[in-house]
Amino acid sequence: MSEKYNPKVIEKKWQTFWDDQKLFESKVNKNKKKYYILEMFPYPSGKIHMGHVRNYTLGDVIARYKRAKGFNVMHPMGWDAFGLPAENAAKENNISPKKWTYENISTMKGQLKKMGLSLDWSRELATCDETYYHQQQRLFLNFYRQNLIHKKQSLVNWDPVENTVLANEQVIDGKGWRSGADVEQKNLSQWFFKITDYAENLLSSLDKLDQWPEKVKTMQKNWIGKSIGCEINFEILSNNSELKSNNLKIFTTRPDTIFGATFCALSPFHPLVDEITRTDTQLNNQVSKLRSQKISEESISKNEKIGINTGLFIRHPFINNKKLPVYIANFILMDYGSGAIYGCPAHDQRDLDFANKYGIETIQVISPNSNEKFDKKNAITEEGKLINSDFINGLSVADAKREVINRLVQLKIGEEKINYRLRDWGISRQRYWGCPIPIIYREDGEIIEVPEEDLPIKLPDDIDLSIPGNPLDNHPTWKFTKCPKTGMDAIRETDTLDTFVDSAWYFLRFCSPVSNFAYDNQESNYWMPVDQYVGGVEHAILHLLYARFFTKALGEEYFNEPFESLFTQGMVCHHTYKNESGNWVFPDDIKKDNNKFLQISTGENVSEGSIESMSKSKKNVIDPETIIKSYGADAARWFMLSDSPPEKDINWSESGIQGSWKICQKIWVIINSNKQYLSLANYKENMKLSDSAEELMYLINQNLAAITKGIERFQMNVAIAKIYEIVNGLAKFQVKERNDDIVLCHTLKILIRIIEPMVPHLAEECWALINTNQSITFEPWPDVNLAYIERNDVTIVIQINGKRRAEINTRKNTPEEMIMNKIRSIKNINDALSDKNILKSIYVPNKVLNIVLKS
RNA sequence: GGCCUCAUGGCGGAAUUGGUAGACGCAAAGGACUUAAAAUCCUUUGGGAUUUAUUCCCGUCCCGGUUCGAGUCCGGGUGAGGCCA
Repeated sequence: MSEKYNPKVIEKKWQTFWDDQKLFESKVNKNKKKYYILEMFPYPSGKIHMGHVRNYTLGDVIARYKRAKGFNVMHPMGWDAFGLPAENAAKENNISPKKWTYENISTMKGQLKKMGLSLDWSRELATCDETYYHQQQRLFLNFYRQNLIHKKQSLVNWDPVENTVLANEQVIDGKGWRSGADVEQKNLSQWFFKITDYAENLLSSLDKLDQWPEKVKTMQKNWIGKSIGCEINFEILSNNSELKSNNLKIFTTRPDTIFGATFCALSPFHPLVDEITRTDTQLNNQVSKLRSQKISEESISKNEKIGINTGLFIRHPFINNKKLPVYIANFILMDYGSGAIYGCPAHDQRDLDFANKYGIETIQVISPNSNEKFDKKNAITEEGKLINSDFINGLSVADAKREVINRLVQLKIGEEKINYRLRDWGISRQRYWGCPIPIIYREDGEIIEVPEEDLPIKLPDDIDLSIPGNPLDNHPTWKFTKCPKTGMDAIRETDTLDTFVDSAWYFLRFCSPVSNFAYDNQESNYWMPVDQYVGGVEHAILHLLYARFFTKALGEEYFNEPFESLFTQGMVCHHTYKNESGNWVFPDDIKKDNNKFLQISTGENVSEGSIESMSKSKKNVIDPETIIKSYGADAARWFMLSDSPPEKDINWSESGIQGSWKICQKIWVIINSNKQYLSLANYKENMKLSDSAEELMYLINQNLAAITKGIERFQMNVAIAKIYEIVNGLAKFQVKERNDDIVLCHTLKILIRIIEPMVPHLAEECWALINTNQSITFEPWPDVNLAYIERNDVTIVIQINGKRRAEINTRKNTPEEMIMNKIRSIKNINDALSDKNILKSIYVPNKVLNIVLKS
């Protein structure tokens, strides 16, 4: 009947056509509404994986849909190209990181092109391009001059596998986010972005991001961790002559519990501890032990709580002659608050455990609303009224907080204080393959900016990766230079920037990728902010927080948030398989034999494991290139969009991709076998239609509305389901009566138009059957013809006592009384109504009639 | 431990935001075409009962509530996941 659709040939044809026509290149056009759609750019690891396919397909659907809706769409792509894997690959394969990276970029670019993504490649950038990191160095100096960057000695997270420092955000469960190695503490001099200067701004403007997932906003909120409390200055009681301090500052978020305070605890790293232990060797030894323990927040909560009694006391500010013992405790963090707390055991479980362990008294100061009794084993943490608390007795917790702070201020021994959990962003990395920091250290100790005209500081190509440590530091000549002002000897900063700096502004660079400035306001004021950003939820804190910080720090008038709307897609998952030897097995290497799995390469039995997100280490991966080769890009794209909602994880299945292939074929057959109708005259209002044509008009308009809404709301799976309904309806439709052919033509054209965002090659090929020489890309999205959705006949459900008992077809807007009369003729309704009193009836026009009977 | 999400057939998931629960797809079974297979097409498919009907009962994790009406709202519980610990 008609030839098969051959994606291999046809997809290549249209990809070449799009490239030749430069169809997706975008330019500022102030007469058109802009739409900036961006997906998180990939790390050029070698090959694209299914996660990329899903991410970029989702973005591409939006890009293509918005073009059809008349927007001036920018849809760029680039490469997050600096990073450690390039150095590792370089060591293993004896290839330069630069060469390795650019070769990967070239491969992956080819793969992305095969997916048929409507990307503007004229804006392509890689963060390892000299032109890119040149501008990044200028931004660095710009921030440096604004006092947004400083260098400080600090305890840092050291990843012993990557031999580099990690930011707090890059430590997951006490392990390096990439290497998975246990992170150690090291004291190093490091560069920091003062992201904490923007803590309040980053927090409060989250409220304005109403098109961000709540989940991501909550995560950022928690990460920033604002707590409102107060700082109290306690007097230290001691006759130790070594002690120079006579005050101890304590931060608390619970000033209301001050009358329940029975002890005080210091971080082992608190400066006061140094003073106390100076002459006390025994104490000093104990403290050293505590200091050697891991001090991440996580380990602190898991470790046994240990305290050392210092013998010191502090004076209670409100109770005469009351003294609180001072402990050194391993669960107090030095860099949170003031590194010292007071404990109120009755109302904090950790304090209570500590007090019970060391025989410290407990005083209940809050009487809980539930009247629960305090049993000295479980702390009472719920809301209630203050008791045993002098001037705040009877107050609520919130009122008591306020009252205590007032009193502290009056006495000049305390003040309200806001604390953030967010720490400054450490950006120094002891690595080669990153952006060099444009700073030099003069022999007299001065720190000097590299002058504008000497930028960029380029990475040397001749490095020796066989020596352990930082190749820039080991390079024979690179780091030696002269001070540009004085001519004095100087050495360069050999640390490079965290790669999260690269991705903190790339979306801005896309607006003007060849500008001699980081970005050109003429362009960025038009394109920014990004209207829709699509990426993995794993970047909810790191990348998204940094990008927001950068955007705010740049202080632009037209945009102070980078991403207007954010969508986080789910992962692509697959079964895992293990053979008898206990090794992971690739799904490609398995054949199914009578419900048993066999490994093809070894013949071993294979057992099927749980479904997990695709990862190289577990080998549960499907190579997108193989899929595209055998089924085509359109089928792969269709699979990514169908079935599961985009925000949820999707399970890869062979039958799923086969189903996608089938529907592509089916659509082609339907359109191609009806091609003689495609060039008919346009459908006109008020044409007389047959019943089946009327039905088809209803189907297409009803589903067009649903598809449009589905795409707008990112419910691609629903949009796909509605396309199936159209296709199923069309497959049954036959041209018999007058105007049937015109309605068929009309419907087919709409179908071609609305599948284009999902399966663009197929859509182009179908569109070409209409004898146009135009790409379908800029064909406008069809409008819904409401006349065909609002039908004259409606189905009304008849309920009795809320249970569905029957349904009737009737004219639209039939009055309730007429429906009541009608349903008397329905046997089971009439039976149900006979000899019963109708209490009342509820009529939802054109939908439901519910009759309530007296029971 | 805290905060936040979620829970619907054999499976992935729909449900106009309080109005016909199970759209659409997958899987399965039966049938048509075929020498046969593949492909394609048609039919059935939440559970149960019977008088097989415009039939009845049960059914969206469990218990309770609000409502004429609850998958949807409220309270409590169980379970799973995420983030922070």
